[in-house]
Amino acid sequence: MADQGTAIRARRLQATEGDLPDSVASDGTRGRILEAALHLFAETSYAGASIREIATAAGVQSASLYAHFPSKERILAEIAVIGHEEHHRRLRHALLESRPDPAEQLTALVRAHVRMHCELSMLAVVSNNELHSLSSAVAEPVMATRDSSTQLFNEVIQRGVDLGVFAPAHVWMAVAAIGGMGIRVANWYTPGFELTIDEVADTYADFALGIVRSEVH
Amino acid sequence: MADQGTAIRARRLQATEGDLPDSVASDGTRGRILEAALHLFAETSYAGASIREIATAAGVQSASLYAHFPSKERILAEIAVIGHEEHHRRLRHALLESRPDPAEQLTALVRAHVRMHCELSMLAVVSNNELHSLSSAVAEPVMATRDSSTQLFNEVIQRGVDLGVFAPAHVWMAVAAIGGMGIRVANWYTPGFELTIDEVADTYADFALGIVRSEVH
DNA sequence: GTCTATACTATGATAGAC
DNA sequence: GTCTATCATAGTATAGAC
Repeated sequence: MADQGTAIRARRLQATEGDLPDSVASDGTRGRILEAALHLFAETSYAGASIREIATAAGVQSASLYAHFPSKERILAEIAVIGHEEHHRRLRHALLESRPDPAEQLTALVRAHVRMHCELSMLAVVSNNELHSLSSAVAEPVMATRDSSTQLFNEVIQRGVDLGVFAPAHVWMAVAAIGGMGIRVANWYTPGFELTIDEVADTYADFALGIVRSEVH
Repeated sequence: MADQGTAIRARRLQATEGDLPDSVASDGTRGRILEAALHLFAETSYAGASIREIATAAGVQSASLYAHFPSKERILAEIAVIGHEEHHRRLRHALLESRPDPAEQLTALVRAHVRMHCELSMLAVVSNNELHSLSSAVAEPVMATRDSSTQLFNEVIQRGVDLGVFAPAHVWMAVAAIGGMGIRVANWYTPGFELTIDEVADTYADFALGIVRSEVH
């Protein structure tokens, strides 16, 4: 019988630690507003979190929010930008440090992808799952960043196919599958998990190689 | 250079057709309320959709909703129950029809899982992504159904390991990865996609086999 | 079961003093 | 930049006639 002991029953987010990247988290009231909004958007969704709740959690009055952001929507927009740019930065950095072997490059990408979704799971959940609450004009730059990240996966896998080392049934769907399984990690990972983040990342990199080699054997 | 032509840029949901399972969709005002709520919850989230909007979309006055549901929360609860039970029913049916070979069983499960997320993508998106808006008491039976479905994957993969035909780096994470990549299909699949639902399902079944065999070769 | 009317509260955002 | 006070609107839900 399968082990139930590791079962994690996350409805949306398991981790409660880790909010914004260190580079952003710091600066004063504005930073506290972003952190407060991030937590509340994760817990109760964008529409479910009120301006007053965000202000209270940030330790200011609701009117003071408008000295830092012109609207509630712009708070979410900033969070989504931070999340997607941090993600993209990590992917590019991983590729830069990797040798040109497609398998090593894919491993590096997946590891960075999964690490992001473990280390900044709250940011990842909000960035990924609340985008539909932004008007399309405001969401556009975020989507562009996401397209760039998808393209990194696409290029690595396509190159592996061209070199004859990968043979997924469908390149675009392999990207969707690898990206999707990693995104979902943010929903269940918690620092209390039985494996370290590095071990989780390695395991998923292994899974990704299994996906792109699915027709090779 | 990788093909951009197949790029799909879903923020939350690509498909607009397909709402509730045929078995539920039919009956009168109550059915229309559920359908209307499903659409609105998918578009603007649970908290973002108002009772008045749901009523208007269902063709009744807002007060009339309360003749069918005691609260807005119970509308979402019913949708989530329908979604998760339909999902579980399909998985069990797939297993019942499969021969006892673990690879065939896993293929059957993944195909059913993916088909569900293509054919009822709106229901799947709401059932999966709005659960955190339910109080934990109301969400509990839904979570129990989800646990049962996870357990089906778990048992098939664990049995494959015991029989020596599967060797994923980690059984629980293989289940999470296979489940997660399938769940994400609901976010991008649309009837206009270049492949049929069966082809998508087959491809993902292939990916899943790649995941559980990741250490074998 | 559906309607009109409404109670009561919460919402996003602004005005203006300090 | 932060506060108190407030506007105008929208929110869930209920009362009671038909």
